[in-house]
Amino acid sequence: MAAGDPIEEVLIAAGRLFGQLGVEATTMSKLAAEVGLGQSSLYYYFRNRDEVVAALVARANVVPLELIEGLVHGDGIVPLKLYRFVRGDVEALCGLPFDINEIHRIAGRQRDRFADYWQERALLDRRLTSLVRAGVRDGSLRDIDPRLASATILASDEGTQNWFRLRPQPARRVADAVARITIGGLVAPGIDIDEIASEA
Amino acid sequence: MAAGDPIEEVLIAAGRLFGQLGVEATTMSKLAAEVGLGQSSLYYYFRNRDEVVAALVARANVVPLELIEGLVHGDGIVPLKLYRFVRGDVEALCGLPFDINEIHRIAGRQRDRFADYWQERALLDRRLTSLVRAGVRDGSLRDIDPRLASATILASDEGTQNWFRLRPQPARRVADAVARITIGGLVAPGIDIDEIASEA
DNA sequence: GTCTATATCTGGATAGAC
DNA sequence: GTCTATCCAGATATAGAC
Repeated sequence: MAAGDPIEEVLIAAGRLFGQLGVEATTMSKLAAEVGLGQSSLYYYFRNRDEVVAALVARANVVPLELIEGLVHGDGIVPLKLYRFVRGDVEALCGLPFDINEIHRIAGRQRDRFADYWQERALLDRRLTSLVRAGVRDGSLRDIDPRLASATILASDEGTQNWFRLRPQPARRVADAVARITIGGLVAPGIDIDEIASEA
Repeated sequence: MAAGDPIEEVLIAAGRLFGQLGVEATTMSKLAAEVGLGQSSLYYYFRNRDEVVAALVARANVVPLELIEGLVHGDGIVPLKLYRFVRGDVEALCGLPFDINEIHRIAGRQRDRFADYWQERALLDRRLTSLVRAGVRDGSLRDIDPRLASATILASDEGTQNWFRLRPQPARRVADAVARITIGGLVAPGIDIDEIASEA
C-alpha cells in the first residue's frame, strides 16, 4: 500500500488499464508509460507480462472471502447474512477499476497457472453454499438446491459489473437493488425481504 | 444457414474459437486453419478481422429481442412473462459457443463501431423495463425501480454464462433456477413463484 | 534502477500468380 | 476463390551501458 512502492504503483496502473483497454490490449509499453518508466524497466520488477496479471488476479477473491468469513461467524438469520454478502460483494465489484469477469475468463483458460485463484474461488463457493444450506434447513429459505443458488448469487453479483460500467450509478444503490432481488427470490414465503433490507 | 456457405462456416468456427481462446487470441491464421483455408483467403470474405467480430456481434441481441417481442404480445400475467423471458434468455446464452460478456465488453470499448449493437441492446432494455413497469402498476410485482430491475435481470442472465461453463449442467435446469430466483425476488408478496414456475 | 539498443516473433494486411 | 510471398507494425524479452 506504500505510495512509493513501484510494484504497487504498477499494479494500480495495470488495474486501470485493464479496465480501459482490456487485459490483452494492455501492453508492457503502455503500462510502463502509465507509471513513467521505460518499457524494459518493468522487467526489473516482473519476470514477464503474465506475472503482472497473476499479481492482480491473486487479489480478486480476497474481498468476498473476508466478507463471508466475517458473516458466517457473526449474528443474524441466514437471509440477513446473505443480503449483506451480496450488497458488500456488488459494492466492492463496482468499485474495481477492471472487470472481474475478464480476469475470471483469463484464469479459466489457464487453470493450472491460476490454481491459487481457483482454490480460493472454490472455497468462496463452498462457504456460500453451506450458508444457503443452513438457511434451507432452518426454514428461512425456500427449498432450493444450495449449490445452484450459490452459483446464481455469485453470477448475478459479477454480472452486475457489466452494466454498471455502462450506466454509472451510486454503487450502494445498485448493490441494494441486486441484493433485494436476489435474496428476495430465495427467502421462504413467510419472511419479508423489505424488513431484511431495512435491517441490513 | 446453408452448410456450404463459406461465410457461415467461418462465423461458426469463429464463435467456437472465441469461446475456446477468447476473442483477442483468435487470429486470422487460426480461424483460417479451422475452416481449412490459407490465412489470406479469409480476406476474400471479410475486409479485416474486426468485420468478423462485428458479424458475430450483430447476432447477439437477436434471440432475446425476438423472445421479448413475442412475450409482450402474448397472454399471461407479467411475472409469468418475465419468468419465460429469463428462462429462455439464460437457456439461449448457455447454448452459445462463446461468451456474450466478452462480446459485450469489446462492443463497449468501441461504441461507435458497434452502434447497431447498442441500439438493439437499448431496445431490449426498454422493452424489459416497460414490462416490469406494467407489473409494478398492476400490482403483480413489488414496488421496485423498473430500470434497476431490468438491468439486474439482464445482468444475472448474462452472468450465468460465467459459471455455467466452469461447471456444466443441463441448461434448462440452470435456466429454471435463475428464473425462479430472479423473478421470485420481484413478485408481490401475494403471488407464489412456484406456481408461476410450474405454469411456465 | 533505469536506460538504449536490439533480437525475435507473431499477426494483420496487401499484391499478384494461378 | 485460393494460393504464395512479402511487407509492416507492434509486442515480448534480453543484453549491457550508465
